[in-house]
Amino acid sequence: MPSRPPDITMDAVYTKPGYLFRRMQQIAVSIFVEECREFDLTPVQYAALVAIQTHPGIDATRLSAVIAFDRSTLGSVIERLESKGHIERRPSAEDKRVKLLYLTRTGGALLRAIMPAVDRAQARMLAPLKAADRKMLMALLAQLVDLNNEVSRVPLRAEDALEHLGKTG
Amino acid sequence: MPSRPPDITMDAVYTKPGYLFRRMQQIAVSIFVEECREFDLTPVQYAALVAIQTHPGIDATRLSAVIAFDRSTLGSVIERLESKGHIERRPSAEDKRVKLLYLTRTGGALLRAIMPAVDRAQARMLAPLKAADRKMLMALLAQLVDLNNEVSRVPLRAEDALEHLGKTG
DNA sequence: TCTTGATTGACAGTATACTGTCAATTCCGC
DNA sequence: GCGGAATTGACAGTATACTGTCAATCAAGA
Repeated sequence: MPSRPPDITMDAVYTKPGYLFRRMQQIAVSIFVEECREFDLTPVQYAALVAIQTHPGIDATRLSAVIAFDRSTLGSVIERLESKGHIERRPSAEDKRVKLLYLTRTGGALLRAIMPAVDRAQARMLAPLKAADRKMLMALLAQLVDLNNEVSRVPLRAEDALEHLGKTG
Repeated sequence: MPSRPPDITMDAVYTKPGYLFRRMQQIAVSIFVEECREFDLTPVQYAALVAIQTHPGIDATRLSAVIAFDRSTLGSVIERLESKGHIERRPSAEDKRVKLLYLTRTGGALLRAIMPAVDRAQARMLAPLKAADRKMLMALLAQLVDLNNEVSRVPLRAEDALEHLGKTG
């Protein structure tokens, strides 16, 4: 006798973690862009600016490890930040391959100015949940991202950022 | 007197929900593609196939509401699925604007065949967590996505999918 | 019926995100 | 110091994801 049909429903999508992660990312970006509209900065550009501010003179490859962002894509992000005048690319005196990244004065000012909007955006993403649930969700998510760190193409390597200190002027 | 310096650290990125959502999405796609490599199907293409299987004769605009996927991007996704022979686009007899979407025989076979790989992928995403934590995370995430539904450009409208019934052959 | 407004699919443009490749350069073992 | 391996930035190619626009078409009201 034939076995029962597969009987596929949309639950094959809606109840899956992959769908929820994609949807939540979609929503998070939408909220971020909305709150930060006046600054014309995307979430990734913000992360890059913070990392460059925190690690002046970092190079692109190490920056990609610090914000867990693909090296290929980072090129165009850096280009856009540079064309907006937020960062500067300077050749390294010691390694002719690398270009060191620095925040410009206007980049630093932008970063200070955008902070409240970023905080508003992050708060809005979790706003529909109760305080205890917000805390629980963030804890579980931080744990899951950390434990899955090695899976994606560009694992987070926060410690990489320190290597450039003492090597470059 | 000057106020204390902003003192920006990478915590301005790492501890924010937006960063965790982006990172988790990155990891989820990576796992999905890895597990489903032999089927050459992306997460979005999978969602589209399931929706077309579940709602034969749906049009592109309604499909975008059913999988919460931007109408502009969906065009290219449909094109790729069609060129792979998984779906068919047929003009509607009643509305010259719309093209109705149907799964082909090979599309249906692919969908049945890929299910175990999809399930493996979804399981792997949450594997690092304990069973109780997995359940808790999914519950909180489903709740948050639902409560934020109206925020993104394309809110999920699952009920839209039913409208085409009785209107199109 | 006629005209206004909405819908549909298509397209242009921008911005992630990935795979893979390449030349220039640097590093490391010998 | 030399020759192969690794690193770096750049690029080509594909696939989401968004904003906005457009013509064709349909729907609804005057």
